[in-house]
Amino acid sequence: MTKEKSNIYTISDLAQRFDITTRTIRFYESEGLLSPKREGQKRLYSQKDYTTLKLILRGKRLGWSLAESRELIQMYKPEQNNQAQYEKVLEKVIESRERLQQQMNDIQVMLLELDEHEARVKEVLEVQSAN
Amino acid sequence: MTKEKSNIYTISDLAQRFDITTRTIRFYESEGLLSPKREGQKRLYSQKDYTTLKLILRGKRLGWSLAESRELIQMYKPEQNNQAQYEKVLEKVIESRERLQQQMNDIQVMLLELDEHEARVKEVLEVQSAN
DNA sequence: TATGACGTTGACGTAAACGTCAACTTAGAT
DNA sequence: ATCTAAGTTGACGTTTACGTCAACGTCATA
Repeated sequence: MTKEKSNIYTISDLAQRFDITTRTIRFYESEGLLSPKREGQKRLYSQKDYTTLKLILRGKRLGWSLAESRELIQMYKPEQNNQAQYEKVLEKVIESRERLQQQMNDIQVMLLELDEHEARVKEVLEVQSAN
Repeated sequence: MTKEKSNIYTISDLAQRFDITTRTIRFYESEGLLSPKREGQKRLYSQKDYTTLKLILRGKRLGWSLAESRELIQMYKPEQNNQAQYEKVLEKVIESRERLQQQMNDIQVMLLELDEHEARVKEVLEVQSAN
């Protein structure tokens, strides 16, 4: 059973919640990352759009380009329920996972180096305070 | 005891090893991220420069800007052995660690979502192959 | 009715991170 | 001596991811 919050958001709603500008949100749409419903002229964002935006911003924090996030997003929609399509999706899943694991590894190396560096700096500070 | 590989690299050496262009390496220097020795006109890169470059590229894979990497790099050099300086370094260490932990968290969320998605896709494929 | 508040579509501007190209030097190999 | 490979410094071009601004539409409310 999937949770089905079906809230609806305006563009400035989303902008506030995610602390981005409406310009940014419209830009993502123009780049094919979002496709909100319309009420007349005005855009109406669903819970799905909300989730998509969250994914985009997580990607951004990890340095993924919008093009890469777009691929991830397209991966999640059924499009044609064609066997070959699904297998391509599985390839994308593997690629994405490999990229994420590389990033995870990079983070762990950096964290280790930070720990070591912090220890060294603290040593110096202790020696300094001992005179 | 710290390992003291004191190899020396030319610019194209480094370019090959890291699979980047020499233009990129010169650009990093112009941005204050590298400062190789010179032999006449030519740049000579030490093991320290090598390490710095490795750090920059790890940062890039994580979406850090060059400005951010530059801060990290400067953090590692003693500059003035002034107490206040060292305490600023400790602040930077903390900031960097927090950012890395946020990224780590983002990765774990994305990995989980990928797993779930993969499972769903595989289900569909099994149902399809069962007719 | 007019005055915001909120929304829309262009069009143009911009910062970061390089790529590309031209014109030059320098050191070895032929 | 000359040719080639590798290096150098500008200068300008390009892509990505938005920011900024103008000119306009649409409600609700004072």
